[in-house]
Amino acid sequence: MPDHEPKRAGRPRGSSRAMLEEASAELFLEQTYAGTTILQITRRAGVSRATFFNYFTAKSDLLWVDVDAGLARFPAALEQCAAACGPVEAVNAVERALLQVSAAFGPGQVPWALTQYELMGTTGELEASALSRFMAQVTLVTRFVGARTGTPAAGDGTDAGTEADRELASRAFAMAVLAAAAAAAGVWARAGVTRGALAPFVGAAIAPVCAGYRALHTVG
Amino acid sequence: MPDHEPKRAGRPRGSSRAMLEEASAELFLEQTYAGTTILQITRRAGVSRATFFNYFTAKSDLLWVDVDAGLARFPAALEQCAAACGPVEAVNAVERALLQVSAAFGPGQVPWALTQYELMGTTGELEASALSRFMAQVTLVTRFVGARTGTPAAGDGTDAGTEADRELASRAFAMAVLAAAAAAAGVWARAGVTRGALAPFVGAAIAPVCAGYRALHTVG
DNA sequence: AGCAATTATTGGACTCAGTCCACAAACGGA
DNA sequence: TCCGTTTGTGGACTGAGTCCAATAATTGCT
Repeated sequence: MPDHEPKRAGRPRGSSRAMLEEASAELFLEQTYAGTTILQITRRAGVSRATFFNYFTAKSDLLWVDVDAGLARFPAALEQCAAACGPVEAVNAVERALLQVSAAFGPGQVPWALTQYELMGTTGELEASALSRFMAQVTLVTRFVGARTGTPAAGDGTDAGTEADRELASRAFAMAVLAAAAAAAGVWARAGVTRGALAPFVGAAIAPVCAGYRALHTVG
Repeated sequence: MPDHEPKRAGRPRGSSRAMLEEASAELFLEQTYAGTTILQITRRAGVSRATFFNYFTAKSDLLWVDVDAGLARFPAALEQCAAACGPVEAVNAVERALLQVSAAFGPGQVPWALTQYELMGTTGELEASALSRFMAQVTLVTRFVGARTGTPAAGDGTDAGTEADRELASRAFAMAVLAAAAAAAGVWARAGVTRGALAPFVGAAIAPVCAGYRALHTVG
């Protein structure tokens, strides 16, 4: 973190963000997510309703603060093994990066998104916010894998077929692994007090998917 | 269809549903999905705004009329091979059922959900509705596969580990295959005029996932 | 100190989706 | 014709998210 405090001009931010997160956590426990309005959150945090949207783009952002923090490390974990050139190494890199990210979640803090999901089925907002985050990671993985698959040297027609075929394979793999990881998170959250770390769940869930795509690229 | 017209009492339905679908299709072309309000749709259809919610639970339902129609066949296609007992056969059944369902979509009619998704990134409503439909199919596949995996006869400790492990595997597989199928649908929709049938896309996308899970259950 | 530029905060008005409810309209059956 | 049932309608209401103009707090410059 080089430029931690570039000393920008203008009115400094208050402690609004932290207070909003804290207030929302309390209220979600007392009333659920759906039963809490933005107005209640801002009132308890001691700020205006308009201020809420200076810090969060939507009410549902509050469900994902923990997840977003963990997910922020995903791009770095992915590029960490950027030297890998082949598609198989790319799959391995994705697998390791996902395990690395999920290692940040222990039995203690389960993100709001997961607990509230079980609590009230389909809220709409929750599902919308979930999918938008999911798709963000999908484009990340798709680009990472896509850049390392196909076009090995020049048009030597090795394996991956046409450009469209390779795009489909990359995207399908991205969505499949991430979906498996999401499934693991869901099962882990439901596991109750007996749940340990998240990583083993994710590892077991994504292993078959990764194996399937590795096989696809090795046999050609 | 046995009881197509049980001749119920009460005021008969008008042609509201068809008119609403038609009106929305026109307006989505003229002004996109996000730029169209429910009020506009109902006005063009010649009905009241309240009537809209007699036929659709949300505005986003209109994006999925084609998809929902196709998806309605999925449970039947799945149970069609209910005799299969092992997990490998279950994976095969899911693969075939998905191909069967996607066979209903040709190059002509692409569902609104797919075209509008590319058109305007994240609408929120669209993503919420997408995920809720996705999860509905996930529970379907999870149950189907889960019922055919593990507990082969009695506790002979063959392969699948504990009950929790098997639940995780079933759910992860369900989400992974369906995510791959969704990826295929997205790529297919983006393919433009040159796209042919949907089924080949889906087949290519889900094959590696199915292969991975088959291997998981064969080698034990 | 005074002043300009910059950024945070605020209140309020606004649009729209979705819910709810009471009432009118159209039907079948007794 | 009266009754129960179901669809259609108008209107009021909540709450999320947007927009904007005004104000407060701070930095940098003169």
